[in-house]
Amino acid sequence: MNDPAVRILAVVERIPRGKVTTYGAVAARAGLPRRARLVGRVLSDLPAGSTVPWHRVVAAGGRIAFPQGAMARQEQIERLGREGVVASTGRVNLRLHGWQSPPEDLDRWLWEIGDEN
DNA sequence: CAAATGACGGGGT
DNA sequence: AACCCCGCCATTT
Repeated sequence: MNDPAVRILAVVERIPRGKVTTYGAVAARAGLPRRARLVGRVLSDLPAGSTVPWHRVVAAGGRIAFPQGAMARQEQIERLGREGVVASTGRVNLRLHGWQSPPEDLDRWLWEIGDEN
């Protein structure tokens, strides 16, 4: 599907439990560089019962995007804590939980590496 | 059409 | 850490 929203959600759904990534990274991974804000907008439109792991997406540097006092902020911190990701300080350690998305096409990836050697 | 508004990003103070 | 500013982009005023 060429729909940007669909591609964005496809990326978010692949973030494994206990891992997190940033809005900008999701956008880039979805083939939409410089569209971090679009990622936020798409996630904000998720229906109530959605199973999409939106809580695994944080702002640059591991910051929780929601402001102090926002219900969603506590919700996100709670969900992350439930999967072993400490976010109680309003920020997660990307060095520990940052998700390194694997190349979508492993064969082509291997080819490119081989091309450099 | 100009200005304001965001689940953003990066830099500077 | 807490702000402020500006760049960026899609939507809404």
